[in-house]
Amino acid sequence: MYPLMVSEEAAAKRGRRRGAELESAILRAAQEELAESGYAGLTMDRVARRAGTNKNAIYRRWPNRAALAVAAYRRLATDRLPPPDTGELREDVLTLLRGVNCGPSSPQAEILRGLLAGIGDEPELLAQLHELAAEGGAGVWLTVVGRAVARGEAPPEALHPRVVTVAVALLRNEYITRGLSTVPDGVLVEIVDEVYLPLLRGRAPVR
Amino acid sequence: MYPLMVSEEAAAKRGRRRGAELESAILRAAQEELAESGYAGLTMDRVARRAGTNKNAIYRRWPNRAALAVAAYRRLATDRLPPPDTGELREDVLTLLRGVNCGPSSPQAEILRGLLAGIGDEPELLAQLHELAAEGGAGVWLTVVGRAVARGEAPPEALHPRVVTVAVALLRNEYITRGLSTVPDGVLVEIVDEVYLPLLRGRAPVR
DNA sequence: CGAATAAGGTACGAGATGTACCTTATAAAG
DNA sequence: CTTTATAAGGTACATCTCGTACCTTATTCG
Repeated sequence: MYPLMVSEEAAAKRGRRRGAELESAILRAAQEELAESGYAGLTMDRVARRAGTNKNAIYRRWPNRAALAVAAYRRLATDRLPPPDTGELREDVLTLLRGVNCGPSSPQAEILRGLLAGIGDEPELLAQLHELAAEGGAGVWLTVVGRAVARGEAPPEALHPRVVTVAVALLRNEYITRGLSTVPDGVLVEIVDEVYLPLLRGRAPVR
Repeated sequence: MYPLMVSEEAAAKRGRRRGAELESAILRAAQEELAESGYAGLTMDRVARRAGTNKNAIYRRWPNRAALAVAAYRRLATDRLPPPDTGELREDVLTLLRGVNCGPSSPQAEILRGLLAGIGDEPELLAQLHELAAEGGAGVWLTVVGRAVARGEAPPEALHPRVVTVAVALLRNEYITRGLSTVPDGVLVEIVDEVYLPLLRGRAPVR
């Protein structure tokens, strides 16, 4: 009877959703819009339509578009993999980088750029985003490098937050300035072999 | 007689500007808007008013807002300093970073973020921006590090484009993910002392 | 069952982009 | 000097989006 209906819209017809259920539907819709069209393509009307509701329901929960987008991005970004453990630092690092590069939220770069630009100056959202972007990670990286240190592949001085996150910082810089959603694998290898591993291994002998 | 008039508007009253003169006035206006309000604040109407003309004159020259903004950003970004030469690598590097951090286009981060987000997918603009962002610089950095190598402060292996630009890449990553326009000086020092100098100096002994 | 609460529907103001169309000044050619 | 092509100015407008307002309707809970 409703042939052109998206799942959420159909669901809406089976009674009126309230509270958490509706909130979750909105967030899921926003998340999908974000993944498909990036921040620029996320409009309140479209999210509302996709969730089978209307803008009011959204504005009752989030004060503006940026807040909704950040909330949706959290759900995109927080499903994360456990740190790899191949027994070799280089492989672990490449695996991690490749995970970030072609992760679950594919157009990472565009979304992130869009969000950062759209948020502008709201410090609360900025803080949330920083937490997600700047690290779902120091932890993971410390783990991986920590194991390498235990194996003797790197000196203990390597275990510095600024140092262990260099690889992902360079990767992020790469796709941010190039505007590509995905960086060629050769670039990852270059970052690892020319910068990251020499940095980790070389820190002790030098001083 | 026109007390509330901006200089450009006054100029407009002294005869009708054409061609290059008008184009330059538009670009200057856009550049000022960019520096004052970032990409989000750059609107076609305001640029037109500031330049003492109207939107038509702009759309006859640039196809859309993003193109105008990139053109304006070029003028902001291309007046660059000659590479410093203090005789010591660490000082040179810090000087360069500080120049980027508080350069002539103060809200660097916001402008860059906004542009990258606004450009979206137009590959031509993206390429122009990449050229500016990813390097007004390999050149400068190669120069500075090259002199350090000549002085024996670093091994020749350090002269790799990916390696010498690590510092500025980390800085950019920093203000992009933190959303700050200006990074505290302590962060610059940390990047230099914990990452950049160890990397440059340590490369040779390792292999 | 009745009232408070939350959802849906619709309309609208403000502000921006990009387009259309016409008028007017300037510069170059005859 | 006059004519004419070109480029600038002025204005209006269609479209889109955000965010707000106001009212109607369904659901839940006392």
